[in-house]
Amino acid sequence: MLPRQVDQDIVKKQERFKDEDFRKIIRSMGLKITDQRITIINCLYDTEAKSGERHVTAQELFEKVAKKEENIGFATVYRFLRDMADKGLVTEVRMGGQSSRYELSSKDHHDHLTCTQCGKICEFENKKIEKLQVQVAEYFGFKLTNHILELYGLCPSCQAKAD
Amino acid sequence: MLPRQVDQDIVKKQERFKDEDFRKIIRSMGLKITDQRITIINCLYDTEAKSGERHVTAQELFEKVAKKEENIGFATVYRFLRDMADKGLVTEVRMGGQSSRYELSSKDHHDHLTCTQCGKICEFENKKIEKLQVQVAEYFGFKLTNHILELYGLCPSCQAKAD
DNA sequence: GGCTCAATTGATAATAATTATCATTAATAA
DNA sequence: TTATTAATGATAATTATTATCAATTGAGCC
Repeated sequence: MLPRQVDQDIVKKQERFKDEDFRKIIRSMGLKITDQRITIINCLYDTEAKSGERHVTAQELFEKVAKKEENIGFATVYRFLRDMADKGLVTEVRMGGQSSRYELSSKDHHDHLTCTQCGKICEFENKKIEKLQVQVAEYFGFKLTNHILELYGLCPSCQAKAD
Repeated sequence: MLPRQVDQDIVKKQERFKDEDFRKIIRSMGLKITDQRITIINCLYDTEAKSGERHVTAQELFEKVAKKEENIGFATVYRFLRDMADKGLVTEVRMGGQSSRYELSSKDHHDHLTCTQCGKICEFENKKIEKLQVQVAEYFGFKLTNHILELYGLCPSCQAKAD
C-alpha cells in the first residue's frame, strides 16, 4: 500500500522523554542548558505526542509554554525555535500567507496533502518518492539533508460541494 | 535519465505573448482588464522568459513594472499577485525566512534542490515523482491541483569545503 | 560553595512584509 | 453616454520576525 494513514504508530512509538534527554539535545546543539529551553523543547515534544497538533506556530508554542512557566518571554521561544531549525532539529514549514510552522524533524518524515478549499491536512509517507529524491540529489552531486513536499488539491467533500 | 537539467527547452518553448493573450487570462480570472494588470502579467512572463530570474519577489516584480510604467502602485502588484495565486495561475513559494516568491505555474512544473550552505538552486523535473504524487492524492480521494517539492542539501563544492 | 565571564533572557523597540482603508479614477454593460 | 461597480494608488495599519540592551544566569574553575 502506498501511503500510510496518519500517526497511530508514530504515537505508539513515542517514548516518554525526561529532562535529561532534553539536556542532551540542548548540549548537542552547543548551547547552554536553561530552564526555559528545557520547558520549550518539552512542550514541543508534548505537542508532537498528542496527535493532531503538529506544525506549531511560534506564537502557539509560546502560549503553551506560558501555561507551564509564567515568565518566559516569547523572544526566547522564537530564538530557540530558530536555533533548532538551524541545527536541523525542527523543520520550518511555511505555507501560503501564514506564519511559519515548526515540527520536529523526525526520521519518520511525513509530507502533507492539503485541501486548498477547507484547509484539511492529510499526512503521508512514501518511500518510493523519498528514494527518487535521493537519486535526484545524487544526480546533481548534492548530499540530501531535508525536504519539503506539499501537495495541494481538493478533498472529497469539497469536490462534492463544487458540483 | 532521471532529472532534466534546467531550462534550455523551456526557454525554447516560450512563445511570444501578445497583449490579447494577457487580456484573455485576466478575463478568465473574472477580473476587469486594466493597463496595470496587463503590464504586470507582461513583466511576469518576460521575467520567466529570461531564464535565471524565476521566483520573483513581489517587490522585485514591482520594480520591474515601475520601469515600464511610472505610475503603478506596489499595492496593485501585491494584490494582483495574490489574485493570481488564488486562481492557481502563479505559485507562491516561501523558503526560510525570506519573503514570498512567485512563479508562473506552468504545466512544465519544476522543483527545486537548494544548497543550505551557499543557496545555490538547481531545478529539476521528475515524472516518476509526479506520478506517485497523483497516486497519493487519489488514495486520499483528493484531486491534485498543485505541489511544492523542495529538496535541501549540500552542493558538491560546499561538501568539499566541509572537509 | 563562591567567583568570573560569557551566554541567555525578557521587555521592548525596530524592521520587514503584507494587508486594509478610502477617496479618486476607470472599465464595463446597458 | 451614463450608471454602476471594480480597481487603483497613497498611505496607514497590521502582523511576523528580528535586534537591542540592561539584568540575570549557567558553567567551569578555584
